[in-house]
Amino acid sequence: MPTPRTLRTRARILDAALDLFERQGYDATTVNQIADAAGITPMTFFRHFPTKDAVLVTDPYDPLIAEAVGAQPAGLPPLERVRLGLLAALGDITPTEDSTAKRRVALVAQSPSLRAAAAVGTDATQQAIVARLVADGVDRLDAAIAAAACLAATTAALLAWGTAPDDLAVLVRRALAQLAPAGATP
Amino acid sequence: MPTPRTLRTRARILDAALDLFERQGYDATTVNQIADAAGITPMTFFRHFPTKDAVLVTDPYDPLIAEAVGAQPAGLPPLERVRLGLLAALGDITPTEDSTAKRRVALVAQSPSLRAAAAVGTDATQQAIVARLVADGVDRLDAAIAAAACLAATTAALLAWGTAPDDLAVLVRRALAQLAPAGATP
DNA sequence: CCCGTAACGTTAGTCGCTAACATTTGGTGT
DNA sequence: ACACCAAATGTTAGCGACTAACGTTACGGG
Repeated sequence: MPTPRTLRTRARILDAALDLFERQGYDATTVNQIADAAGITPMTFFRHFPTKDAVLVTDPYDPLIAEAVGAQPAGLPPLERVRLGLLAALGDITPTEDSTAKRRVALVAQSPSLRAAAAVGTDATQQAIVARLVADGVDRLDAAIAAAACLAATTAALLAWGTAPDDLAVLVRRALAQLAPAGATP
Repeated sequence: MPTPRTLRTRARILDAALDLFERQGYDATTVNQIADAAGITPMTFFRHFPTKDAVLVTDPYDPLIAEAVGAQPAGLPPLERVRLGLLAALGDITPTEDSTAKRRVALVAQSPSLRAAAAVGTDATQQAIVARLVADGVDRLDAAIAAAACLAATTAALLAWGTAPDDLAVLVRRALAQLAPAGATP
């Protein structure tokens, strides 16, 4: 239960940061500048976001995705289970996007250092999926390969979405379709 | 043409760093400690390695891989071209591994922050592949998806190799086989 | 309208990394 | 063997991300 005050400052930090990042670039913007623009102290910035890149990169979807993957038929090959699981989870995530999502993704798409930060989040998602599949008796390496490939394809679509007018769900479906077994409908 | 002295110090830094990383962990080791152990100044460390993680993460293979991908039949779907290209490049890379390769990979496999650093390198490789495919008329998003998926699968195999007794080439072939169209031999 | 508590500020410090300039070292050619 | 010049290293000073401990403000519920 975050107090109203917390939400206000958090929103001011996010606004200031997004504005500065878009105007002068992520790397050229310091936390001090963001804090000044938001009318706070650098210290306070770090109380709301653990790192500078956390303003742009957040993933609260790991459990949801892992569960969706686990819900797919256990008889399927790992790659298919992950692929179908991601497609299923897509429906739950897409409508939730807040209004800053696209701006954030566009910024991440531009800076390699930010993509690396985003990779840490993807990595966590991958571990969650692997853990779920291993619990079902899937070989650990096979699970890691399937999860890594599907998440990488999804990420590629996500980054393209940041700088394109298309619908996110369409791009992700197109990405995962490329990993489908030859001649499959979904 | 690196002077002999340069090679010596470089080797001493690498030895000291690997030793410290393995004994007390990557994050817990400072550049100062590495410099002391190597009998040099922190400044000199950065003259040989641009960043702390560069001791462990290096990729001089981008052009080689991009070329191998481009050499595959242009009629194939992008995913197949990248997949076969990586398999072809594998033969050229594997014999070149130096003796510290496995120790370095094992360390990278342990720390999420290091995996992120490695992701920057993978990202560059992906861009190289995409550029090559786009030059052949392939759609940019399709190319990015194919490259991202294949490289992610390969990376998963590489990280597994760090902590397993298996042969690297075997693991990579197994990884890429999962992305093959249903019922293909290679 | 008061009061407790959450939110914020202050200070001081570590670590990764960089720039500009001075200094040493080592291999080369005589 | 010796002197020389360039390459390699050291010195100092500094920035930016991030953390810890502790004191201070101000907001919102009663």
